[in-house]
Amino acid sequence: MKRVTVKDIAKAIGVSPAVVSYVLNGKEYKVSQETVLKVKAAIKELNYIPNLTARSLVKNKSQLVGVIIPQTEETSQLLLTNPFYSEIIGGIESKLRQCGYHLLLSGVDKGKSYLDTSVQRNLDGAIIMGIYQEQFYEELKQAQIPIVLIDSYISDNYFYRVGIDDEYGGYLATKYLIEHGHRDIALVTGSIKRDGVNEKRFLGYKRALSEAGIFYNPDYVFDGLVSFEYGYKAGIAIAQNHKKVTGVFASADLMALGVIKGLTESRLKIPEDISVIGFDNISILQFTLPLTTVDQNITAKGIKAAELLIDLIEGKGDNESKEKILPLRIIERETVKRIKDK
Amino acid sequence: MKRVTVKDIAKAIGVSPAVVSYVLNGKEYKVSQETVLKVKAAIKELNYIPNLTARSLVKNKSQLVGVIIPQTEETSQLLLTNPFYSEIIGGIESKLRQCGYHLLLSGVDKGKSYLDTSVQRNLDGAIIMGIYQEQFYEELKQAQIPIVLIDSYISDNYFYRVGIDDEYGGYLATKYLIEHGHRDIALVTGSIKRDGVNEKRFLGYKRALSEAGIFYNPDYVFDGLVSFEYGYKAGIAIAQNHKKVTGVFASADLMALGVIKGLTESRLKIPEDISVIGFDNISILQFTLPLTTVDQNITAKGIKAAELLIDLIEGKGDNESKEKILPLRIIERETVKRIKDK
DNA sequence: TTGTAGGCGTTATCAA
DNA sequence: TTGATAACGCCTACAA
Repeated sequence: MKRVTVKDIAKAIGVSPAVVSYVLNGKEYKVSQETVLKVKAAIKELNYIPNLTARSLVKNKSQLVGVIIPQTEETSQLLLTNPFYSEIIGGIESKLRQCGYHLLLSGVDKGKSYLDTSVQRNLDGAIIMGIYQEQFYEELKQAQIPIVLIDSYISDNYFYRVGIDDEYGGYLATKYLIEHGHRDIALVTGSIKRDGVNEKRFLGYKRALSEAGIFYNPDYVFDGLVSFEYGYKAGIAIAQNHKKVTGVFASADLMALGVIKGLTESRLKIPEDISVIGFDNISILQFTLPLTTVDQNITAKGIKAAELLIDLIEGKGDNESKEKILPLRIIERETVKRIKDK
Repeated sequence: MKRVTVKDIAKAIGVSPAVVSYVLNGKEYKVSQETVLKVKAAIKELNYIPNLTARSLVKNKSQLVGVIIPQTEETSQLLLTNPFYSEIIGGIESKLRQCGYHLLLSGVDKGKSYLDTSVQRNLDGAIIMGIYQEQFYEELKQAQIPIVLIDSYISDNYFYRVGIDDEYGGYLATKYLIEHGHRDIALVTGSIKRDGVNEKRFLGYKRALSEAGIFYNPDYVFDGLVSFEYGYKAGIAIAQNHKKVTGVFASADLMALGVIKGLTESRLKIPEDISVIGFDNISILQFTLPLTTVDQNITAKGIKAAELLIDLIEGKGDNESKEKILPLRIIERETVKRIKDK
């Protein structure tokens, strides 16, 4: 079955391709009422489907948005098994589709550029998650398309950002523990240097401590990979070497789950013996245990990022601020216990 | 910064665009060694990036593969929160990228067609997950591109399929319980009518029972949504109304986790009081509890589907069978207990 | 070995 | 109100 083109439908009703194009592009005021109807009928009749590839070529607009998420270093597989990313993609995709854009999903190999993909495909914009080397961002700017960074502290003014106030989040979680009577509070977090997000949460942790007049103890800080496994190790270490700790702030739910496993295996009960608060409120918590955590509405974040990007693409983004900060709140569940304030 | 085109680089070294195109497309035998070098140098120098949109138009090949996953009916969000889908996408994407294809991810609204997207974007092929109405498949065939269905029992010979032997999987899980001394075995499953996969697993369940001379009791079958919540309800129902049941086969890990929660809340201990086996071996099990389950290597499934599709696209798929069945095996963990065989 | 020219499907410009 | 025609960037006969 051969493809039906503008020419075909023009020929079918004896007009020029231009006329067809007019009604296709909502410039019906240029065409007589009568022919508009004829064209529309023919489009239906012949089952015409526009070729976006050709359109993209001439309009220099692809209706295509690139979305990047981090991947494992070994197998180059997307980190979709991290529920945070799969959830946020869901938000992004729904918004994009609703607005007539398609989503090109990919990871990017270490040291590789995304400029190629961006230019090859004539992307209208991109949404980027994860942390990359500075050069990555520099190159990307050459693509000359609007770009939204999620959870990034890249300060370059070229990029738009969607995120949360991580410092405040760290503060909130720690303060919550303090308000429940805890004073020896461990922090389990992703690597503090590598990643702005973790550093901010760490700073929030320290601020809450100092505000309450609690001495900051570096021994209580465990930083490593943002993973269940590292949380698990930290949990065991806390149970073994830091018996005074009564509360743990894990800066990602995934880590919190690991911490709890480590603690539980060390015969500590949650929250009777030790309290744990997480961060993110990932959706799989409903399948696991009632973790008290700092909620960031992940899906909403994806939607917001997509909205912002579309506004920028369509030129409605002039009055947009470069940065969108989404709200946070504590979700009280069952892993934090109020203890006697000595 | 204006786009660098073939013309630009041709002009730069004083040759015709055709020559540049030759070396770009690996037809260097048509060009003198000397000019090949010059062209390549200029490509580097000017930082030329080919426009796949234009190439797609003339070659009628987009290097683009569509991937569809199911979505929630209410919010039209992708079911990526179901870890099964996010995991399989990871496998698909890594293979596609490695082979020079890009991945267009989307859901498809109820009653809508995917033919449009397919034709609009000139997709080279598609991978489809989920169950749709018959008309959906009929329309899709018109796209005239190779299509791989994952976990589908659509019998139409047009489509290629990647899946597992679900009947055997159901048999395997049930037999495992029987071998551990269980005779009153409940089945918690997705709706049996709607979805071929669940029906097959159900048939396997029945076969294992009958093979062991156990009477099939319809009261022991709970079918509903493939979700944590439904599993939870089923777990509670089993604890309350079916005290004789000693083993539960849940035909998805997500449901198994729900079942376990329902059971546990009803003061039953797993596996001391009642055993549970799941299906899928989703990766988040590492974050939850040591569920005994039927493993299907989900990532491998994604990779396999992508491989098959690429072979078909590139014409190497002539000797491919229409159907690829991947292996299954039991993963023994800690939710099934051997009980006295009466 | 290289260059010319036509065409992929669409939109946009300019005449008619 | 409509119709030729050029252009988007690329590839590929075919001719030179």
